[in-house]
Amino acid sequence: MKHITIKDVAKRLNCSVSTISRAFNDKYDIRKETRELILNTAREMGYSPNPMAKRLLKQCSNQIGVVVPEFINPFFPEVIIGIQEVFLKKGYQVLIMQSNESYNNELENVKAMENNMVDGLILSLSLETKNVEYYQNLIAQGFPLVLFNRVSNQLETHKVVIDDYKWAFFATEHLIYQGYKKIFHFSGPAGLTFTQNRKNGFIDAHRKHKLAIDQHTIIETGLMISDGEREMEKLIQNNNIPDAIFAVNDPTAIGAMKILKKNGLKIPGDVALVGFTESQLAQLVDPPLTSVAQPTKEIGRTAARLLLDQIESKGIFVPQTVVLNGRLNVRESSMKL
Amino acid sequence: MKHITIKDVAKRLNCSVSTISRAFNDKYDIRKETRELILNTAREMGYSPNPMAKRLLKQCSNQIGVVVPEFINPFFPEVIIGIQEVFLKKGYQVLIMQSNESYNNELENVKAMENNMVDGLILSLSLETKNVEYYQNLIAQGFPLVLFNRVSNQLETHKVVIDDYKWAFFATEHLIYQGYKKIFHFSGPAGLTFTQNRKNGFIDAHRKHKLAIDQHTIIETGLMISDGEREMEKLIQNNNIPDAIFAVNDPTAIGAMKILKKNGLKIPGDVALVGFTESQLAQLVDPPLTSVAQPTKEIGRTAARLLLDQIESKGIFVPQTVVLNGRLNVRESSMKL
DNA sequence: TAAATTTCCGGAATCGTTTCCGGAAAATAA
DNA sequence: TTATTTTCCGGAAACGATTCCGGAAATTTA
Repeated sequence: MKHITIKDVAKRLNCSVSTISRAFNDKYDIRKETRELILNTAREMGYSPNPMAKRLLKQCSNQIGVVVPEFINPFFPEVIIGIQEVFLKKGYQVLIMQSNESYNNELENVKAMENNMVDGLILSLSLETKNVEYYQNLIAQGFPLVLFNRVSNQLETHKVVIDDYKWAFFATEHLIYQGYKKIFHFSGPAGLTFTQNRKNGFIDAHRKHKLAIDQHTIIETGLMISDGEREMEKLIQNNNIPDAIFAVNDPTAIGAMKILKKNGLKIPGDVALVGFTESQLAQLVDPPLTSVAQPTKEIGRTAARLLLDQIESKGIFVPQTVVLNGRLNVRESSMKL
Repeated sequence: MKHITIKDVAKRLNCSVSTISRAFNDKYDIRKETRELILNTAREMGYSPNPMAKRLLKQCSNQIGVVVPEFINPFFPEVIIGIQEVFLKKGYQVLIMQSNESYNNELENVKAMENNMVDGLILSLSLETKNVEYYQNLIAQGFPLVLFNRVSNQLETHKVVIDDYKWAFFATEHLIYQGYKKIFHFSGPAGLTFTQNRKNGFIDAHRKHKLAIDQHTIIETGLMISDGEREMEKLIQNNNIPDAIFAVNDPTAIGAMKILKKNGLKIPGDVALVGFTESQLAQLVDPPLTSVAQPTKEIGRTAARLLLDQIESKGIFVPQTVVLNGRLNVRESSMKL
């Protein structure tokens, strides 16, 4: 129950606490035999240094924090695995929290991370996050912060993203090349940067091919399966059914797919579908879903490496935005029969 | 950059640190105006108490830890959401780590949690974990620990599970009632308690209905989609194809489904499938997968409440195993045509 | 008015470490 | 043998808070 402290060991061996500390930390300034003796009896007594005290003194923890909006969808868990890969090797512990897409939770999570004196933070902003002042201060203070996926251009720090514009453009063009005319876009929540980028890609692909877009072509949804379901149901009720849908992510595409199938509509015969952010799901649903693959683990690894560099360099750092490459995985859901 | 400490505030106001501390903590022993003044200038100076110092003194953190084997499959993330629901309301922060199914990682994670002085821990054991001595010590020391899903009967502490035996029995019986004769079981890794329980349910359902089982009926797989794929491929190669499969979980069932479809076999026409631990996936795959639903969030909430009780009571506690109810969701994959 | 009580605050110990400083003993150099 | 350097260790300050103890000033009671 009672924790064994350095003093207990010192008392037992009749020596000073500084000697004990030296045995655990220094390489010199202590006789080899003394060191051995101390280490042995310490182990025997079950002593290990209290990291809380150490942190108070050293002001760093060998821990890094990760705060993500959710992990119901497989995207964030996969990124986290990439992050852990890098940090565990380096002897860092990775603390994870999720904001549940709430700004307040996110802020509290970040503060909790600070309280744990994490040496750095990897963050993906929640849907609600508009005010990034707190993070601006953090950065201004020199606190190592890396953003990914849900980033903000008001924050001048390391970022890891993929070229959402480009891949949305390609995905849309793919549908156009397949011969689909009436293509809708299930767009993400308006606040997110990638929503805007993917939407622009969608629009510009239409421009390039001289296809008209009206105000009903782009439909703002959320990011979950249920959001895709809801919007698809509305479309069917209004009897406003497109040839094809380019969805902002896989879950919304899959939500649409569910409702289409329930209503007896064939995919891709009646409506073709393309998702984004390839997940396990894309290959499992029937028909398999065409999707833009994001290199999830690589995103994690990259963010981790950027953070690690910043932590270890301690010097002036130049905010860097790494744009990773995606890939369009063409599957049955978007093929012209 | 430099943190503002209680001393800075004391110096500024020309008073002692204890007075500052009182302003932040006490309700009495300080004049109202002094208190106001201190709180105001403290805020103005951007001071907030250093939690690390507080923890060192108080020996508790208002944080709890969660260590899970993985979160690629949706099961654990959902449980965690339930856990957070309970703790966030109570003002606790929830720290999450994943062991990646490795015993060493798990142990390091648990130790890292201890180093953060979490007030309690919710744990689900990794595949590799055989030696639970460390956790036994933890429990013996009175450290609040709650297990769920992957539990060990060598640990006398709170546990949250569902009745795996019963629901495996029902699931198997369901297949028997549908008229399937040659029913195989994709069993989980041998070390896990629930593997054994689900296997026994499978066996006893056969006994009850006087159906024979031979040594090839039960096939040990892993827990991931790829494990299901691998074993199914073997069966097809050996031309040893059952009427139906009861899989230890959804991912293995879905893995089998993928391979069956790829080989042109109809589900449930040629092979019927039943999974376990209902996930999002079950409804999304084609055909929809019959599965035993576990109340994931409720598992989380229950574990959280048990832990909270133990933390707050501080008294003698009686290890309690809560068995939650499941449900068999019958879908197309197991229907006799 | 004197004595007793209350109010409010400062000093110092404490939590468990690390690390700087200095000093005795041992080893080396003169 | 004496002077200098090295080796090894103890003491104490520091990290940033909380809290017990005690004491001066203000207030109440006798």
